[in-house]
Amino acid sequence: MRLSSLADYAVVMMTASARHCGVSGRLNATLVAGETGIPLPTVQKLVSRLSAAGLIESTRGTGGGFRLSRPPATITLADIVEAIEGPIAMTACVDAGKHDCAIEAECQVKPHWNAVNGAVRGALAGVSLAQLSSGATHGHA
Amino acid sequence: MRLSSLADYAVVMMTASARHCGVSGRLNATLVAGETGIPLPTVQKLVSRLSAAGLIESTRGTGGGFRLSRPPATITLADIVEAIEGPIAMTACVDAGKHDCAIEAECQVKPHWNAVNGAVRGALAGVSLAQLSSGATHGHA
DNA sequence: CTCAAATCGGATCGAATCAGTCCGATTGCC
DNA sequence: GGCAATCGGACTGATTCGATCCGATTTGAG
Repeated sequence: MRLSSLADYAVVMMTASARHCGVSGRLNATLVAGETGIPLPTVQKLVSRLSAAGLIESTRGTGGGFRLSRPPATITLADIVEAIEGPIAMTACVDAGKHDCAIEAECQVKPHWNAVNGAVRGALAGVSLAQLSSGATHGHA
Repeated sequence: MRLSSLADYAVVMMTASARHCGVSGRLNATLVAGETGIPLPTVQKLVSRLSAAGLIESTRGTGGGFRLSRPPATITLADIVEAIEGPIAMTACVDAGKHDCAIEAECQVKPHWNAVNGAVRGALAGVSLAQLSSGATHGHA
């Protein structure tokens, strides 16, 4: 019931990127590492995944870097978490193709997990990067 | 962003216990293991933790076993998950006494995580064992 | 056009956590 | 009083995750 450190780092990194979005159109991994305290190689790994997910656009070569591919208001915690950790699923039994549970046919727990998963995803989708940058909490609890 | 297998097992086990609650006042780990397909040693470990958390009351010796210490309607997924995995916290930085983050003072992300944690816990607390036993889904998503 | 510097991308290694198994302590029945 | 059955805690093995290192690619300068 705890997301991975990488996902946590990714949120911090994306928030920092959102802050620099308007200032300098492009920023690099070294700058973010120095600013957030996240190890440089870890930032590079995050850039790879976030770029693959389409949340950021990276440019290589001298003077390269990356930038957000969408406005901060349209990027939510759910997008970042799913980009790093994959689909939001509390249990393994709700994944398609998994049939390890012996009582799957009579399992009454499964539909409830789907409801919980939806609620969790909704909570994450309700927080955007713009809100994270401004620091204003909205009443989602 | 996925709870441990033990927590998942614990939910299944507690649901099975709730079903047998009125039938035979007491049931043992071996019975539950055979019914749910969970390995017997794993069930024993779950019994230990759930008993320590006060969700079930176990009796040792011949003819021993365990039973729910409270009515199924008053036990929620949040109780079970917290008993197995500890406090519900999405990130490590919200734990008390942890100050590994270099930008903790200016971190605007932290209060949002608290809101998300509250939302997740609310989603889990909204599902009781009684609902799990009956199999009726309520509109929580 | 060639060289050099800086960046992203993938692959490898080590560590921490977690699930599973085994043995001991305790209790009730015979 | 002895025996059997059950919970409780401790150890071992495996899997996953995080961090580091090296190579491929691209741009800018000379």
